[in-house]
Amino acid sequence: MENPRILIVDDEPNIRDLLTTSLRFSGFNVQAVGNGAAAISAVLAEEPDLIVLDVMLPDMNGFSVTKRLRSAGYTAPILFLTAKDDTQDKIMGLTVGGDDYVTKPFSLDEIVARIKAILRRTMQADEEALIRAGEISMDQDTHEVVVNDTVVDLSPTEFKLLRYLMLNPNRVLSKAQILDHVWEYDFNGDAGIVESYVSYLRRKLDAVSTEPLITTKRGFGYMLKVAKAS
Amino acid sequence: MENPRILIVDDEPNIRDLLTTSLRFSGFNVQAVGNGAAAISAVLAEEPDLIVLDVMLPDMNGFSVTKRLRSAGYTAPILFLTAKDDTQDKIMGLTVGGDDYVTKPFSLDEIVARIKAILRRTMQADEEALIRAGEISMDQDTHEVVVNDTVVDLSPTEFKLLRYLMLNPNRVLSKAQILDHVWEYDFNGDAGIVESYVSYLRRKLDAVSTEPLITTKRGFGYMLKVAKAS
DNA sequence: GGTTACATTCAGGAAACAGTCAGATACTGA
DNA sequence: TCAGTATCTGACTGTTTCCTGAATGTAACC
Repeated sequence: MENPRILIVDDEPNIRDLLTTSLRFSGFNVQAVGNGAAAISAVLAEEPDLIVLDVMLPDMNGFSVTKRLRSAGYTAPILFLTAKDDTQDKIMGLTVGGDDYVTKPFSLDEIVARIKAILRRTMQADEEALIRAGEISMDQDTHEVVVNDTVVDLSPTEFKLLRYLMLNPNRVLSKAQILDHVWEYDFNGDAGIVESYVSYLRRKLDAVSTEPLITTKRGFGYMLKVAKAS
Repeated sequence: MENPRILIVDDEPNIRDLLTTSLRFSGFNVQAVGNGAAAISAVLAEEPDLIVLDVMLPDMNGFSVTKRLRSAGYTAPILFLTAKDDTQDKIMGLTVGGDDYVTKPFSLDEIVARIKAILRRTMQADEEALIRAGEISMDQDTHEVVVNDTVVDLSPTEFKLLRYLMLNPNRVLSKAQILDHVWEYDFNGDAGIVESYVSYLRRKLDAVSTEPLITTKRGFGYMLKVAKAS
């Protein structure tokens, strides 16, 4: 099958660009619009495989858009973007059907992971929920990480960091890259936090692994070393 | 495919010239402009394969330029140039998609290497991340150097020096050349530092190689001798 | 052979970098 | 409401890297 087509609907140009760039690089066929009306006509014209939809739009809210699309017969799944402090009733019913939602501000890799998870369920699953890298295996559906047949319990941030490392094995990732991909896009703290979390991860992983898993490349960043299979 | 087209955007004429000359010599098709407005029209007219963009421009900052280009639908990757002491929020989000950044002052070979790394990932990878020269092989993604099946651990500067030597095998490189390519362009110390680093490199390499790898051409410079494969 | 210029190596100090920890704050779920 | 987590910051410590300068070694030249 061809690259999945994704429509992004958000009125903030920054976020639109960020998502567009990021999803394009992840191999999606991306189009982006800035309001509800444009979204509807874009959906009718392009028939995307998935819609990333901000629930707070200038002209109409995301639910009206959804309702209009559904009644027009469009069944493509929707990933809603909501504000973190949205009231409960606003996020009610957002995960029915194939739909899901993430709160703003989000981390880029989280968005990509969620989109892939949705597509895995709705389109025929050509991609796996299981990531492997050497002794580590990670199930993205159950959030279960296993090293050497031992389950390792990770916090959410530790999980995302490890996933990013596992998706880019045998490549040096700089702290800036890690921050950009794993942390929320508005994070404005020091890169030292990456060091802290690498330290946490190492403590948990190396307790059950046969060898140190995360390598430090001084002056460049970190790397997950994996014996290549191919 | 033809030589990749690169657009350089920097207001300092010195740096512009330095980059232009250097990238042309590396086989790129280079064009250079000095401000954001010119950058935008140049991109629209020429559609370069990659943009080298200083984030600090006189008329508009690099982010506005990026935003304008992205909204106009241009997806070419960008290599940002930032000042070393830029605040955290200035360098946030610079490694998203195929983009990357280097800090000023940079070394010329570092820029070329980063550009090639980006193009390797965004265009179809016709070029390899692996450099070979005789017994030595260097993986630019993992930063791993192997001599005679033994991994050699190098510091960042040692790594860059060896890469420069490996990219120019069987050619005498003067200390001035090495300084110009491997060290940051504002370095104004003694050329003796090259001697020091050659010494470091030899100690590490010759410990595992079958024969001395770096030859001294007294009065001229150094050379990496390699049995030609062709 | 002796002199000179050039190379190599070593030692040392400053700065940059990385790892870890304790504590403040925020968040979550009972 | 409260306890238990999770997140993040800042401090502290130790290590590595970089560069300089001086001492030693070596090739080239007269």
